[in-house]
Amino acid sequence: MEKDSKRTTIYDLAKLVDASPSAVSSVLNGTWEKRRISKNLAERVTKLAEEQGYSVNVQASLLRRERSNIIGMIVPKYDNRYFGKIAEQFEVMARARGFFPVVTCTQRDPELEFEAAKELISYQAECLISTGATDPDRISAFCAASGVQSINLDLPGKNAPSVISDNYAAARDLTKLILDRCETELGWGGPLRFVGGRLADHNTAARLEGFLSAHKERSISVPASYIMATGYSAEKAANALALFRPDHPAGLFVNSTISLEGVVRWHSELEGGADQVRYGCFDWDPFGSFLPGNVGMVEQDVTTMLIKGFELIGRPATSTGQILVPCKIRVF
Amino acid sequence: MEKDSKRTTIYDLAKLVDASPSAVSSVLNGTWEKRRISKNLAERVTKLAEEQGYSVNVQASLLRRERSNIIGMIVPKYDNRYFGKIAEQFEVMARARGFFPVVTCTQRDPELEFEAAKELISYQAECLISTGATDPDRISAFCAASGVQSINLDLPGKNAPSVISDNYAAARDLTKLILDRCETELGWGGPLRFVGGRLADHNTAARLEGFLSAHKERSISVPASYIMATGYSAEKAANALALFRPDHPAGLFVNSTISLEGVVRWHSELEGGADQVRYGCFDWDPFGSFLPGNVGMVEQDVTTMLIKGFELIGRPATSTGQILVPCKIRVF
DNA sequence: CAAATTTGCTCAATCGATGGTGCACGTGAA
DNA sequence: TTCACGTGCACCATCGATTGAGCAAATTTG
Repeated sequence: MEKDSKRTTIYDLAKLVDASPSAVSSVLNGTWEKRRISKNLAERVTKLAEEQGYSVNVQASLLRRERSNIIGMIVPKYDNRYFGKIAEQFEVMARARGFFPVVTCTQRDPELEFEAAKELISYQAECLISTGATDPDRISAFCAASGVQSINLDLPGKNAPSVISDNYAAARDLTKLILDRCETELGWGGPLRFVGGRLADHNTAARLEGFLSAHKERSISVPASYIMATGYSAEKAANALALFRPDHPAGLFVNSTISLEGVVRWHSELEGGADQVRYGCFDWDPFGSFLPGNVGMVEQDVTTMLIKGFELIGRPATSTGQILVPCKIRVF
Repeated sequence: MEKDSKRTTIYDLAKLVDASPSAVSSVLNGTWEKRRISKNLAERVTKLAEEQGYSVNVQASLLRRERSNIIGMIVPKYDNRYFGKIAEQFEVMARARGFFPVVTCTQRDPELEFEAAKELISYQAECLISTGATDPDRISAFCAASGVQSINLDLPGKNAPSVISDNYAAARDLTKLILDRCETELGWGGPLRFVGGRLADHNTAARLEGFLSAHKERSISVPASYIMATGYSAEKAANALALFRPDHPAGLFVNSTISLEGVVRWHSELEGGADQVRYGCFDWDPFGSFLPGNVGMVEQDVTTMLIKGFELIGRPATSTGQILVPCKIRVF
């Protein structure tokens, strides 16, 4: 009894209820009262549409309306709680605002990032949010040329407004926390080591600044060799630490949960001296508080960041500034 | 110099290069050689398109072509590595096959699940993969009525083919592993407790079967009160265990990483006796191996599951069977 | 040099939904 | 009986890209 070949269209329904396609259309999109369609016909159409499993061809509808309601988001990875939460919350908030959210994961690959952005724009996305993009400016530039609004999240860019965590302040506070705990628990005063990330990245740079400023505040000087920002993967963090077998108190500032995986692996393989190590991590994970030696983590305030981001939508693109959102620090 | 109002269309480009829209279209979609457009014109059009920041209106293009290339996926949460990896890999594999992947996260909410499915179908998705859906049959039924293929992943359904992990076998093996380790490390022979999940869920049921069968194989009887499948959240697991303060060896089979969070919280709050507890978890997390007491985790084989899933695409919907994919067991 | 091909494009219909315009019919008032 | 409205709908152009059909000009063939 169902169509076996094609999807049902308003023309099919029109024939079946013996009315015009435009009448059917207006019933189905809710404008029937405005268009003075009788309640009788409206009910017949609605009923039939349900029976036939009809659903609008959004392609056609949007083509005509010249609005897509699509809001795109680019995310690098789903391999930590931060980006997972961003994607989840983004979807909820977008839907609550009547958008159709499309999130796509680009593997930290600049080319793929750009391709995905172009694809989203082809789908007439009305706004594109680049999260943690490696090359946000290229994306913003393309968006601008296509007349699409773009917003940077997590990582700032020059061509579009950016909502980012206050990495500096949170890193400074986390550094102080770790130093304090080294002092009270180990009777040792630093300096800490900085593990993970890339100095060329804005976020790593800002965090390093906070890290150094906390040391400076206490007049602790940090040897250059203590800055081990050798990349993001767990392996790179583990490798950077491989030769470090402390026989005295030590402390680490870990720059992401991914790096933390490497640090914890290293830590678990220390024979003695493992209990002489304290560390903290910039980023949160639910298992973090159970890791021996971990004194605290920074949780970025995803909800606030997204709220600020959504506030920018529809605004004139004049504001190219950065919006800083404070982080929460979780002490274990 | 750019259009300030609208997106550039092929008609704009046509005027600018003084050619017909159809010539422009064929240049831009790659059919120009077939349509005997000169290389000269093709190059001029391509250049201009780039200058103008042109990108196809996919809405219009797909409307005409009557193919969307969209492949949809519904995922419950991004709050564990399993679903995160599924989403990521799905996107990579879909793109490699020329699809445009749209993943949407439905918060384990049956209504939202269904709404999202309908929305994806409105966007003319050619195939819909329901991952861990709470009500996959309702979705499959709707897809069938709309003539859209649907596939179940992770959780089986009756109206569409399903690719799922071999929960039974992996649970049996994990149970044996935990029992073995209780024996060798604690000199204690079970029975274990089963924590987390919901018995009404297919996966939990299959895992419980495996759990019980491993016990039976060793002639260990499991008291009914040891089955604590009270839900998925960390809180529920922690609550279920709250009154359990073992002063003797104990072992737990934990049904998901979410439940594991609760278990680890409980475990970390045990004063004495914490080292008399061993557990294993059905699901993998990179920090799992560092949790004291954790003897192993089951990692579901996401890659194989997705490969099997993609193999089903385009097939006649006759095959409504279940495809079982073995899991990997990680021993700590 | 005329006929036959080939080259290089243009025309116009079409996909499905939408919404401005307009028409026929019914009702009530003058 | 006539006119003014109101009701209930149909008609048709339109969004942008695509594609089969077709045509004029250039080139080759006999």
